[in-house]
Amino acid sequence: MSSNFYQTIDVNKSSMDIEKEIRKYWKENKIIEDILNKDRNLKRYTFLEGPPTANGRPHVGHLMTRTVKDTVMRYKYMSGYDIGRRTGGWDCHGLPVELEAEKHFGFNTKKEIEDFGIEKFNEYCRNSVFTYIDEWNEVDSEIGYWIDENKSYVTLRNDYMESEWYALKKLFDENMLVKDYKIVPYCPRCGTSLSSHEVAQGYKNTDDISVYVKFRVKGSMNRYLIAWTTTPWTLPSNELLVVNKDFDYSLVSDGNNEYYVLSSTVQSLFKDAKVLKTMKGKDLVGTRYEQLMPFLHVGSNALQVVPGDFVTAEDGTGIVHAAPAFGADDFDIAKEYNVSLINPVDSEGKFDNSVPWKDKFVMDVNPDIIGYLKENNLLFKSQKIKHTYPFCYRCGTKLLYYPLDAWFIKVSTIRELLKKNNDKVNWYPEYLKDGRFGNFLNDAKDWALSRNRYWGTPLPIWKCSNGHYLAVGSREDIEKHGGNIPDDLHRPFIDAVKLKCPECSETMEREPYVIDTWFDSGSASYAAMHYPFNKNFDTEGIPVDFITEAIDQTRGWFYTLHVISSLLFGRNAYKNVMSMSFILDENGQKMSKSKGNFVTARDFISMYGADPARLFFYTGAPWNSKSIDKKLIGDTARKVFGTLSNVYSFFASNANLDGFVFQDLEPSSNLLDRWLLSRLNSTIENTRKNMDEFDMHIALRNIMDLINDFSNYYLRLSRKRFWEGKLDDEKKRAYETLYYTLINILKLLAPLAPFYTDYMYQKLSGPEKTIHSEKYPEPDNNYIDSDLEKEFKYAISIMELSRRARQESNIKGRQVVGNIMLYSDMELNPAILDIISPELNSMDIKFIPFGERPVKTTVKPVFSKVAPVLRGDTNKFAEYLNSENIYSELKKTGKITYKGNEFTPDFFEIHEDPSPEYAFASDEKTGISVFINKNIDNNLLLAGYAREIIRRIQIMRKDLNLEYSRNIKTEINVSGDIRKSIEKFMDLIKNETLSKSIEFSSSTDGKTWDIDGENVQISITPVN
RNA sequence: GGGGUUGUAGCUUAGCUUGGUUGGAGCACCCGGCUGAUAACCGGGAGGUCACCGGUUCAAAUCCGGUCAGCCCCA
Repeated sequence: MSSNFYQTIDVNKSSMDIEKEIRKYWKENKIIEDILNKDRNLKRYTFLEGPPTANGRPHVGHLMTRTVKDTVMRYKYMSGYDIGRRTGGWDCHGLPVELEAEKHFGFNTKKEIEDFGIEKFNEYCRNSVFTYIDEWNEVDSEIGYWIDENKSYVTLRNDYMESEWYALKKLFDENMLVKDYKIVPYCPRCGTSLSSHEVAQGYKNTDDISVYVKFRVKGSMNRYLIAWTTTPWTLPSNELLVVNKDFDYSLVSDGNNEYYVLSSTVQSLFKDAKVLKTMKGKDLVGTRYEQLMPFLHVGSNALQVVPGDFVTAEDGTGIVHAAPAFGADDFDIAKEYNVSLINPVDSEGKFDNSVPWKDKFVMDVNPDIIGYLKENNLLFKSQKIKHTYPFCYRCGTKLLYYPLDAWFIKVSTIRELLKKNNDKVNWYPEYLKDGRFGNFLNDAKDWALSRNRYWGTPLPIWKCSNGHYLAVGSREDIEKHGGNIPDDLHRPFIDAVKLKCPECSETMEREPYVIDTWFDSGSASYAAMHYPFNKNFDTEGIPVDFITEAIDQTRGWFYTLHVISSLLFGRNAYKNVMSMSFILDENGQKMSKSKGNFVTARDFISMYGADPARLFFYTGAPWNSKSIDKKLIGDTARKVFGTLSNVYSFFASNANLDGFVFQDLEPSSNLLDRWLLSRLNSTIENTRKNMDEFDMHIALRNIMDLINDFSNYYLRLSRKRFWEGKLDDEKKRAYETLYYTLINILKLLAPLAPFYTDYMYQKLSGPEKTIHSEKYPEPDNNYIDSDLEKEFKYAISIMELSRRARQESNIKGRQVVGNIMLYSDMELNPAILDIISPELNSMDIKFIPFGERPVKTTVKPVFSKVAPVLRGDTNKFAEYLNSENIYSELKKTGKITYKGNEFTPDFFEIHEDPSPEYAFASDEKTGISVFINKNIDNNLLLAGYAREIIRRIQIMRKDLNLEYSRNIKTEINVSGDIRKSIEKFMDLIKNETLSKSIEFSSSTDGKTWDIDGENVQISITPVN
């Protein structure tokens, strides 16, 4: 009894159409809301979103990170966890926003901003932050990234900043947040210092000029110390020269002048120079020299040679020019020798009026400096160099190292704690833990936290005129100290708040800094929950279970999360962290707006569809670089979705014809069923392990292997079972196995490809329930039969070898052959051999012992050994060995006698070749050999034709959509061998096609087939 | 300069942790095909100095050392 229970589908329906339909289904049935909001009272698995800067557009790399986040959360949800903190997050502060505002207003300097007004400037910043928020939300919806966007944390909110203030006060009270005057990396355009991990993101290869400079020894007319530098502009500020006291130095003469240089550099610096004497660096210490440029007043301790271990032999002359205002090492050594800083450079990076280059940007003055040196006979030589140098990673300006007051978090004091906490984190891939990230922790530097800018979380430190400091840890603290709480904690409102000094009652003003925006995002674990002010949240949920972002966050967000959590709570911020590589363009190049190969997330989805995109991200390990590959995206999607749709279509059309509706999986004794269910459960076991270890790319591979076996072996070998007449138990088992496997494959795949799997799930189960509420499959070990899987692997190998042998001997697959002989090390279950026998298409199939293999064993001489014995008779001997029974004689007697000479087996090579009458293929790995008898006698030929006739009639039955038990009357118009074939195999053809009668006719009705060049006309008519 | 990582067929890759069998796969290329699911499919083939040089071992893609090249990080 037929039915229409299972809907027919269009197997070529595009992924994008399917996705559109499923988004509509999710929306109309409130699927996403239900899953996000339902508390199932299960164990929690917490996630933490890494906040993108909200004012940038989502690109394809974001698609990949969002896909992975979504996959992990779906998998954990289906595996029986409630997902905690399944929300978004937005990073709202910092230079990315300010630069956009500057561009909008046409500003280039801080002065322009301050003249314009910080309030108006920040108002624009606040309003522009969410320029692309709608695009982000649309992209999330399109890719199927399920997060509660209404609960997203936003770093510009007062609550978020208040939590940060709590943290900063705590650090201040613990003397971990301190003010210091140091040489810091500094951007003269942005007018602010940067932290070490910000500097790290801005290194570029660049060309520069370097100079070798002559410092005249005091009291001499022509004796010089030569120093090398890549920053000529710092020469006016020279105060010391530094040598390594353990190195060898030489005094050389070029005829006119004498020079001190590192001994190992003499030959490269001088062509013809006489070494006057050699000494250790320590012998140079104390030497005084004339000031290079007489513009700045220096102290009495300056202008001398001092020792320093940081001096190396690799570059320059072994004599280092020190300008303490512009280098950290220089700064330290100046302190050691009581040398005061002299700094002619203002905060915009321009010289002041103490040097001849007033108001000029220092980097632009290098040519003038070199000109001055030449004019004054102080330049030994100059040369261009290529080196890496730090640039502002936001605006692109070359950084200076510059003396500045700044607030620091003394991170260097907790390096051991950082490393100890890192030990508790699972890194994917693992080598990041002790490699890139571990090294970063080893060298952790004090965090230069404060920024001389406008749009950011204000540093909550107030100062009075007596130099007292107060850290404010909450809005309430402001009132407590005599201030009014502003509605908005940002500048300039917070700047207007005056407090009363608790120590001396003087008026206190806030220090004019905002903080590093990385502190914002690094505080997400607690500040997103308004801790400690939100009494509904405590820190038990820290560390969170899982975070992931791109590889650059190793020195960004992953680092700041780790540091802040260690500082505040003494422990790691996250348990599992996965780092993902970048998506490259089709040519393997990094993508950027400046290169013009930038691909937005929206464009990518429009081109390929969400599920194909998602699967593409799993075609390799997410932490390996991947190039966009249009072909691979399409192929992978078709392999998975096309094949599953086709299997479903087969199932649905047959089940409907039989009136089958799935109830439950009953135990099947059929070997094919048992094999498939074993494969399914093995795959479930492996896939769960893969997903637990964040190897979703390996999970996809395992699932794809199963789909292939399912379609090309199980279904192919099972088809006839679905065409048997009655829906008996045997047939039901087949339907049940097919259904059960299909629906479980969809569940395995659901976290990876959520749209397609929900679409197919509805076809199988109805629209009442989404697949994403289903449990992730668990393996049932009762179904796993490794021996049976191994046996089927052998059987598949036999099929493949049989095809290969036919292919090589030009025997078509449809041609029945007389016999096939198989040799194998392993015994194969005859029942399985019976299963695959239709594929082998042979009258007779049997296993044979080793000795019966139809191989011709021949004996050939080892010429290098035989020739010395037989000389001219060697070729005759080789012909003699072609005689029959030579191999038998050698085996029997252990020797061959020829012309009075006895030859033992070591004179021969034994060759085995298949007998010419057999097509042959073998696989050494499995030990299987297949021999196909090539002889096609007339009977086999006719049998082959009979199969062709049967096939044609079956196709015609299919076209008429006949039930499989329906009888027909068949009329055929044909002559010659094909007619003889029908006459000979009449009964077989009748039985196979349910033809009550087969008549030869001269009628022109029906369909004309071409069978081996012969026209065959067949007409079929249903009869009762 | 230091640290990490990568190098396998034309391209993309599995295998390396735990040494042992002809080194697997997809795509491209060549060849075949409607055997009553599937032709954007199915089937078969060819193609590999496992970057190079040494070492250890009965045996090395796999372990060790050096060199070369790419990428990332520190500076």
